[in-house]
Amino acid sequence: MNLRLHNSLTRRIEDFVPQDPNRVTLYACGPTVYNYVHIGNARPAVVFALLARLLRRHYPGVVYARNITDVDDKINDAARQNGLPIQAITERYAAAYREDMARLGVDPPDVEPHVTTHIPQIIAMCERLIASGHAYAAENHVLFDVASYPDYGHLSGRSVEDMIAGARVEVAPYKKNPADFVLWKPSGDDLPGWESPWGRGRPGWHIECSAMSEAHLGDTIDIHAGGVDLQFPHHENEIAQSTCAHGGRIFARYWLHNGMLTLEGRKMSKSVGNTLVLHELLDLYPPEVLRFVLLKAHYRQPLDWSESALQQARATLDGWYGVLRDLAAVPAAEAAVPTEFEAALLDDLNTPDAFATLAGLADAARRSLGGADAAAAKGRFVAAAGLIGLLQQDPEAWFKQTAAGIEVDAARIDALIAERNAARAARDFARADAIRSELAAMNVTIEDGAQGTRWRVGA
RNA sequence: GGCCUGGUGGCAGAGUGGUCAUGCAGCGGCCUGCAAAGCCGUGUACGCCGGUUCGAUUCCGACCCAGGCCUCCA
Repeated sequence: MNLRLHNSLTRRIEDFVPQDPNRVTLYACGPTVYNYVHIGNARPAVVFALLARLLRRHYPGVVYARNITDVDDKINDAARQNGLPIQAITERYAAAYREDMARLGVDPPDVEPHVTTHIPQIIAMCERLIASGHAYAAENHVLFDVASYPDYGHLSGRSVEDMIAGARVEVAPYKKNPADFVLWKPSGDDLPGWESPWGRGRPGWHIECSAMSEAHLGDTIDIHAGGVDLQFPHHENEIAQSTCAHGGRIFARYWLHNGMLTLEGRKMSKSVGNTLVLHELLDLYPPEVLRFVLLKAHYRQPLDWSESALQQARATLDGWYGVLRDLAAVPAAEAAVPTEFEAALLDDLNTPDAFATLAGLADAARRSLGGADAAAAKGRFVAAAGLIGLLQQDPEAWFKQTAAGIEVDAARIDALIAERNAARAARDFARADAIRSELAAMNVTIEDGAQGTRWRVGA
């Protein structure tokens, strides 16, 4: 069973072969921490952490790096607007990001480099690029000389001429070529800055990922991942910088790009202003429902976020947790992740196919109830779900969870159920139904089963 | 305008040159005091038009439509 991945460089699905099986390297572009992230930002975090998890199952050494960008003009703006020091902003939102990711079941990366702690490496990379003729200093800026790198545009499939024809590139008098981009730029006294050979300044947008991936993962990394909207210019520029800084050695061997989230058919983005803040969603829905929706579609496809998608995810999880509740008395046997399930994931992270397999495992587990195979069937089901970070909580807790701020009085519910069962025993069904209506008004649904009456929150 | 994706049953969403995706919802039945849960059953789905083929949703071409990138963005 081999991992196959869609490589944006070739636009094909390829067998993944690491350059060193003992040290597989994965770098994903992380957040710029000036505010809470939106649900769209969570997709790459969820998907590529899953990829890291898969890699760890097949290779003895995996290093997964996901950066925190803590130098950025938007951070400066946020600090100014809030009257806070820049560091207060970046620390607050970096912490919120880690917390939100943890609630979504995203494994932390092995390395979480911050730009502010890699300024010397960034300056050194600028110097190397200047020395090798790939960059130049002008008016306290350092610019990458796009003309010095003939392969520029390969990843995104566009030529320098096309880009200039588009005429959307920033034209500045100190640029040799309109497509040249900034590696380093000057900072006034009111902005964060570091001393450099070109005066006090700060890094441009793209150089930080090149410097940090080099520092932690080496010149050539196996996999570089991020949103498809970063393919150009961010990743294109990273390739140019890193390749030129490393004497032409390939920067990243496989490039993975996740599709965008849409809201009512339109891309969810900060510039459109239609974002849903993850931090808030986590209080409105069970985090597992959010995770389910994010994994429900294949990572390269667009994913439309909607109330309907959340409801369907919730309904499916209810069904699967129902299996676990029915099997609550059966201990889950230690089981390997079923081959068919993992095979789906290894096929370019085909999570929809994996979900189809999981549904079959759920059926098998439910059918096993009362049989000799029950513990094993439950074990297989739970093991598969666990690999994608689902169905790991107590089923009773799942059915009794409520939205934030809503309290459920379990003692009161139990008392009403006892009273109703007494009425049922006396064949006073009018009274029993009245109590059930009362419970329904409390958003509690009851189920009379062979082993007694159980309840759950929700319709 | 350039580059790139994609159009699958009520909804979501895989996949394949020739019997089944899967989930949710719906409908019928069983079970139940009635429900709920569960179980059983239930759908002439593959944008349009040509072509290749014994046979295409799947391959090729044109067209229509939607979305993304080209500018900060996951």
